[in-house]
Amino acid sequence: MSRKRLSRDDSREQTTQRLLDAAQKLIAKKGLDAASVENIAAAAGYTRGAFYSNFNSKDDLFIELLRRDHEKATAELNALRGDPSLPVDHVQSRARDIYGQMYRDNESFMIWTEARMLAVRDARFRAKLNALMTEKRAQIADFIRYFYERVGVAPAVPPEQLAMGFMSLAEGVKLYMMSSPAEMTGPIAESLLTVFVDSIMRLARLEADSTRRD
Amino acid sequence: MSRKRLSRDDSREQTTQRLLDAAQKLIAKKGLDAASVENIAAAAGYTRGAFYSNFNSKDDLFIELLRRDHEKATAELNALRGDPSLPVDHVQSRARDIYGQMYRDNESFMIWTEARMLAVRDARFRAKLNALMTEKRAQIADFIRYFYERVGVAPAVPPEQLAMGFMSLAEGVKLYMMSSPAEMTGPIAESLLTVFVDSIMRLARLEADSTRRD
DNA sequence: GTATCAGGATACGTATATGTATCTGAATAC
DNA sequence: GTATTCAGATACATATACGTATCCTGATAC
Repeated sequence: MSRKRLSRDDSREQTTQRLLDAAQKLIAKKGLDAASVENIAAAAGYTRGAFYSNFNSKDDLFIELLRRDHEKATAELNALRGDPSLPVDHVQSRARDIYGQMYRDNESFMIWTEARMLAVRDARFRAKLNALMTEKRAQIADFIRYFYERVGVAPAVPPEQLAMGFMSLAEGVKLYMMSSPAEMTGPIAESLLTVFVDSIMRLARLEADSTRRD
Repeated sequence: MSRKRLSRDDSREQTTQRLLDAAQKLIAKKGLDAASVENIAAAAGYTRGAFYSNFNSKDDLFIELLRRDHEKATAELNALRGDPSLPVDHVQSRARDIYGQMYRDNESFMIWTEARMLAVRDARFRAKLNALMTEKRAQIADFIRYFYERVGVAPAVPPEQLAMGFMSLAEGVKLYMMSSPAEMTGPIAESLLTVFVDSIMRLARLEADSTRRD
């Protein structure tokens, strides 16, 4: 193994990322409270000194972690959107895509749920988190608007609200799945998501038809 | 304030309940990890000695707390069910009832969400929690079955699964509401719940009609 | 009324947390 | 090559956690 020579900046950036990686794993695994600064630093191969040299506090690292994850997710969502080969009108499969992408892995999901819990309790943190959440919601709402246009129906419920509903269901289902995996299996989870989306879309279509007929 | 004379058993029972009350408040407010045994005992007006005299550990108290809350909820749900004056076929209002009852207050909701998070991480605890969750789900499923019967439609999705969907949505919405109260307002939350329930029921009805026509 | 018993307080031992202050060695500047 | 600077290690000062072992005091038994 060849020891690379790194510039100061590169080295610093590397430790920052390693600390974030370690934090993601540990916070997902043990929870935000239980994951100590010491644990995180050690898991990344450093000491607390390195931690405090790169972050002001655990909260500081945490919000940074969420930001990083959010940016990753945004990039993936945009990629999904940009892909013109997918049949846009297959609403269910698209819903599955977004759902699958929303919490790409369990770690990602867990840190966001931890974040929500913290936000409930800490007003300062809540403000920071909500800035990210609002972006997320806007992205999903855009997708929904797009669907409606494609299907040619006016949404009965504002897309922003439907986005919140979709996100809520997705999060609820995912948490159910992780805490009761025996009951909320993968297929059931997907089925519930699609039933939700499908029902609303088909109902909208049916009503549009009947209105047209009047 | 007259100092009551209590028997040993009554006194013990009283401290147990006071400890549980204090724990509920504190765990909801600060989280399971942050709520220390010391804090809980002190808030209840006791010391750690009393705590360990009544519970084996924090986990032990926590599961007891959940059990107590679950029993309270069950009683209320049964009361709701037993009331024959309510128009059963108003599905939305019934859904609202159940939703409102599911997490009667924020404290109750928070401890259950804490429980889910712990269950994800601790297999032993998960087993205990799931025993309670299964009961909860069965109760909701019964309600759903009842609705379907009343409406006279065969459920396209098994009631057990719909129950899970309903619970997931309710929990997701509630968590959204508590972490982003500015966006997920009360009315929007209720609207989302009813849209979900309503869409599925109406769709089922519409399809039953069209099938009948074939 | 005296002996017993146990609920709950106090004390103890140990582990681990956060954050700051100081030190050190390797990367930069000149 | 020497001086400087700063990323990260070490040391320090506090605080707080859990759980057990012991003690005290008021309720029970007789």
